[in-house]
Amino acid sequence: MRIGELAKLTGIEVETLRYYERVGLVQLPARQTNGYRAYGQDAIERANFIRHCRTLDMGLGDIKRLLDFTSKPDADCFDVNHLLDEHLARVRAKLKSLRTLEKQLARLRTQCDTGHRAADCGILQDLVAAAHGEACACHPSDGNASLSNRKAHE
Amino acid sequence: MRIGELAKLTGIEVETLRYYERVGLVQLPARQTNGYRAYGQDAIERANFIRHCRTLDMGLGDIKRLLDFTSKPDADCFDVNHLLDEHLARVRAKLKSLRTLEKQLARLRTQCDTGHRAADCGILQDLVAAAHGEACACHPSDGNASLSNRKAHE
DNA sequence: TTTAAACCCTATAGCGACTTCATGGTCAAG
DNA sequence: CTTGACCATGAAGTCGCTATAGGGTTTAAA
Repeated sequence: MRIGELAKLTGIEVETLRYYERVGLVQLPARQTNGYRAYGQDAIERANFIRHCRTLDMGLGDIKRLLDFTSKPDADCFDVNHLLDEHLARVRAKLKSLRTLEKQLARLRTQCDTGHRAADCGILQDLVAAAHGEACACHPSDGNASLSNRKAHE
Repeated sequence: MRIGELAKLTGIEVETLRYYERVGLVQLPARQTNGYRAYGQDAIERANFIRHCRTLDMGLGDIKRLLDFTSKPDADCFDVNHLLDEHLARVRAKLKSLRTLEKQLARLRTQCDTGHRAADCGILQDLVAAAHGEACACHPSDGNASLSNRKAHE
């Protein structure tokens, strides 16, 4: 099987498959005489495993660790639980901050329904007011809120 | 005012301010004879505007567009609404997929409570089963679900 | 007065997970 | 025999920073 077919079967793009190979997620496949990559059936399974974990938004490092586990049946799977717990915690934190954000944006959005000139735009006024430290529709009383949840994986 | 003071006043790190300058979000400040950046009061306001928009998770491109609006009082602010609507839509889409994800992960997490050997780990079994296309705890009946909500600005 | 800490500068590389680009080789159909 | 689909490599671009290297300047204490 060549790389295009594997891509079609798994829904992972060709360039992404090559990228996964480069970073060591996918083992080096055999090569045909012309240099084309030649995959076996096992590559489909491994690629699907990766894809499924990616739909669960796991990082490539985590996926690599899980793949290692699948080939070591006698290892202690405590780390699998732990990895999943951490991931779940990250997802929940992100979810929380996103819910707050949604409320803020929705409230901000209600500020401009009348004027059409930028000078009269309630949204812009609100954002400028925020720059002055005044209360605004999106951060009413406030103090702080989120920010800083940017580097947390993703 | 030097860059360090501006950083302290706005809560934006020095390196980040220089980065904003490099990408054109902050205008080039005057320079002292020793080459140090010299900011005026207006820089504080502009920087706070940026910071506030960033807490709302807006992209730098969007913020740039908003900043342009604040200096063009006669422009039609339709685009401001539009920009905010799009951003809100992105946030809501992300929120939706994250909620689904949370459920999937939580369910998956229940799969491993008994065994300690990787070979017996319900989580790994589940993930491998998914690679085979079978139903799994995280994607019960399935068909597909999300994926592809990765590039949407964040 | 010396010296050390704290500040400032530029340029460059790194992160994660890709995507895109440039450039060229291989192969099957018409 | 050429067109177009496929394959290859390597390098650069994306986003929003963050960090590092390797310097110069200012300030305050010893």
